[in-house]
Amino acid sequence: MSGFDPGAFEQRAQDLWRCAFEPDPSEQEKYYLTVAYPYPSGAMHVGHGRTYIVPDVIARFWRMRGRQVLYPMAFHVTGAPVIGISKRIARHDEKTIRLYRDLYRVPPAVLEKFTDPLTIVKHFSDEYQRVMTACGLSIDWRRRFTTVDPTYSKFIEWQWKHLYEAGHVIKGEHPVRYCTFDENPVGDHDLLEGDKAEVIKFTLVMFRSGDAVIPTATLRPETIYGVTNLWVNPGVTYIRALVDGKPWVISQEAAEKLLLQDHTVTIEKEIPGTSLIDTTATHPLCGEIPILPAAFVDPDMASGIVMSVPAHAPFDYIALRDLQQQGRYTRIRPVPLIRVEGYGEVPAQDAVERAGITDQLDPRMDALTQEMYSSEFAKGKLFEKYGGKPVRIAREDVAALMSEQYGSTVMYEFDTRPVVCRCGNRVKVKILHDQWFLRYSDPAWKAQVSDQLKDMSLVPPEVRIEFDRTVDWLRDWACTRRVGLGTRFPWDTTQLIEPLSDSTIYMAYYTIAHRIREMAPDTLTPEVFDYIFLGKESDSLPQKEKLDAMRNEFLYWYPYNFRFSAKDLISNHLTFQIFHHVAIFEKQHLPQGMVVFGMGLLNGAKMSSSKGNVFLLEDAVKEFGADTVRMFLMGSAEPWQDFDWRNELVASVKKQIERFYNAIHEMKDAGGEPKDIDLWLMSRLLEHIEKTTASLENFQTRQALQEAFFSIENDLKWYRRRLPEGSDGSRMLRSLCSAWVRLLAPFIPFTCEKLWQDIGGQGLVSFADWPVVDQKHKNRRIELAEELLLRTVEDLESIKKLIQITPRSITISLAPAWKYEIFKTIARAPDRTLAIRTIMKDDLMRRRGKEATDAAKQCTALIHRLPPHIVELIASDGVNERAVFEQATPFLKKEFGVPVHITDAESSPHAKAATALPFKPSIVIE
RNA sequence: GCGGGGGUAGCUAAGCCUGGCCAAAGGCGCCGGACUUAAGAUCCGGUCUCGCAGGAGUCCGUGGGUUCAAAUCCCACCCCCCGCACCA
Repeated sequence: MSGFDPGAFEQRAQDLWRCAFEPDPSEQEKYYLTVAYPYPSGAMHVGHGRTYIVPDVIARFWRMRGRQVLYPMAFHVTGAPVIGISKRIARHDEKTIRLYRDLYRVPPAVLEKFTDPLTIVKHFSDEYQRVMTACGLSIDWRRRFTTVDPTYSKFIEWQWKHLYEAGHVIKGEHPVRYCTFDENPVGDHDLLEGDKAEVIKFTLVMFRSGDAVIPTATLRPETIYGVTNLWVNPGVTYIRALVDGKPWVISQEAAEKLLLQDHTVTIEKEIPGTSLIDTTATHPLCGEIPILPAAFVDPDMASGIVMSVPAHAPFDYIALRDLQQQGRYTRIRPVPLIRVEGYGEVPAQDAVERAGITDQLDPRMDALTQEMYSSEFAKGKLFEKYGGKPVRIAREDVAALMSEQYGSTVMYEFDTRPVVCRCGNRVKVKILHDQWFLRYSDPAWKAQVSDQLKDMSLVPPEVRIEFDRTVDWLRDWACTRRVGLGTRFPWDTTQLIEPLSDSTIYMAYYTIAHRIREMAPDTLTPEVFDYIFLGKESDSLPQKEKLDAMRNEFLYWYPYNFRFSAKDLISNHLTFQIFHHVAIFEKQHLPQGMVVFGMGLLNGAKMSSSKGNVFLLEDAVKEFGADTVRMFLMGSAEPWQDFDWRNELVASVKKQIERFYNAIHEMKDAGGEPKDIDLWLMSRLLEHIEKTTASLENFQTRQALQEAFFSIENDLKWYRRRLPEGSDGSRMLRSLCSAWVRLLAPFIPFTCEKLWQDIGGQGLVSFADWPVVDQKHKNRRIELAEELLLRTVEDLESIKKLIQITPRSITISLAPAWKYEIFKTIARAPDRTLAIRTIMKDDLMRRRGKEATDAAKQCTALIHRLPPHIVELIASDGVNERAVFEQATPFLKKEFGVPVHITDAESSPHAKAATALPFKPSIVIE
């Protein structure tokens, strides 16, 4: 009888929905939501699924609430990753080929063409649209675009003109990770190794040796006062080179690095490390010192020569001690200069000896060094003779002094090495010039953003702190790139606008995307966009009618109501877009709200394409059906929580939908006369509608689903149990069916579209009215009565289970009126702990003595166990217990299969009857 | 390191702001029963421990505290996850 065929439902609904979700400005109130558009460089997995299904559920909900809803989609193809991918495919990189051929299942003929980056994004954009459609996303595809469309570029140019004129764009220089083989800066995912490496700014301390300079890099220039020697690796061949015209002695590697960091370098000759050893060098702040041999000196670290501060650097201390144990350089003594709590006179010696380290290669050395450096920085003070300042201040002062008076410059180097590019080449630090920045550091701009944030609604509210912090912490952002796809930077057309900077106000572009396509890109002057988005009139605007239509769209839809995105974008995109909006748009068009998503896990592990730990969305839809995928993703966690995809859980969701489908079919033709239990069911339904509605208004898809699906299902279970034998329910079930199908329509639209037809609904359920709460169906009296019965049945069952005799009859004895009086007095008492005294002041009660005090105690306990709203109802309206149980006698008899007697506790011969309390009758099973 | 989030029964996950409804919802899993030739599906019941009367005991990362009353409030500690920029 089932007829449950999700595949068929999907096909049918897809036909009905074609072009159904293409809203135009109208008289209706609008609801505009947008999600971060995808970067289509690979196939969609179930994690992406949730990102786009959550907004769809919200869109469908508001559509049914009578709003004109816009849910648009486009594709972000700007940037460098696909360039890398196409290159790797071109050179037949095995790993990449495997990913695209096997995991993403790109047909061989298509894969061949992936040597062109645009082909990749085109292919996956189409795939995205196909899979999104298969998932039932109610997207207005007329507005689809990509970020390299010429019209979009015109839009971006307009945006940047405004940013530039407002002084938000400046030019500067910037150190970056750079591959000399690719001749390009490299990002995290271009790296084979060292993706955690940070660029650190070192001070080069210039020692003089003959006519040449020996630079040594340090993060602790203040320790110059404690330098006792330099270290040179005797196994390394150094060079003498003219750096900016002056002779320096450095390692070969250092020469290459300096070349990338704004220095001219001309190599003069090689110098074996050994020939430097035992010569001397001088620095005005430490005098003349010897150069000693040390194998730990890495020529690939900064200048390749190291200054030695044995009193404060464990490595230096040990290296010196080793030499001295061989009887060499025994006259050199560590020169301490910093006093720090927790360490002795010579901190490095102290630390090394305390840890019992005998060997430079001891693995604890790094941790020991780190700990000492931190303590010195945090708590250390220089000796009085060196100025007596705290280390953190002295460090800056000495660095400044050195660069002003002693020829020090800056050298950039990574904090961890090696850093290796995907091409196999070692990555170095390069200083980029002509680098353009967005001045996010500008306090005035920040203030505007903070103000706007205050007016925005953020979901969940906890993320507000993170936004505030991001605004506070944001520095200037390098906004141009040399490689990739994108819009040319107007003030230097050799560069491109960087991807996170060309995707900040495109939500406005959606409003006109389908109309602007009709215009020739070269007619799209800044004045055109000024008119559309800012309402600025100007002479000679082309095709004014079209522009008016676009202006109209923009005014209707903007600002957007909510923007959705994953939480990892808080620290960039989501915050950037506020910056750009406040810089360009008028106050009434600024963003209204944001919803931040959690991440997706697959079987408990983080989803990651590169590790192969993904489940493709299309496969999931094929295997389980779109509604199942949707319902699982919406029901397993709230949007902002992380969710975990597990196939076995998903499979059970499918059964749940089938159960729902069957239940509707069983109920839709019921025609019996309504009874009290029907009134109960309808009264409860109201509450579920209310809660589902409130949950969806708050984006709580999980909560909404619990209410709309499981709560109603559980009510129906009880309802069916309460029906007289042979009855399959009353005609009221039909309105329950109608409401239920509509409540679930945002979640499982395919199945609901089919059911809507089956139950004779008008039009599409996607556009049906959301169920409304009609308070006249609220029936507290019946709900309370049913609650009493339900609780009593539970008691009966637990007793029955416990006593393990075959019952022959059941007697239910009802509490006497005076116990009700006690109950009410306590329930209404402002302080329930004191209520007993009030009760015992009453003569009648006092005459009952212990019986009354016991009852009072039991009532107090009971009141604390009952839900407050029930207590309130009992105390105010009360409930006619006798009527409830007499009416339910046939039901109880059917349930337990024995005669059921209802008596008053006071007239019952059973001792147990005395335990009867209000809302908790005594029970005797014999 | 800095910043944010979180630790609840076999798993998952509500509850915490606004203390008593909490032995703690829902879902999954598992166990028992009904149906079936059987399996599956479906339906019913159970699922911390003890108890032949609806109860009692222990429990919500750990240890303290406040309160008539704490998963919930306060303090300290332990552990896990995420973000930190030239990258979409």
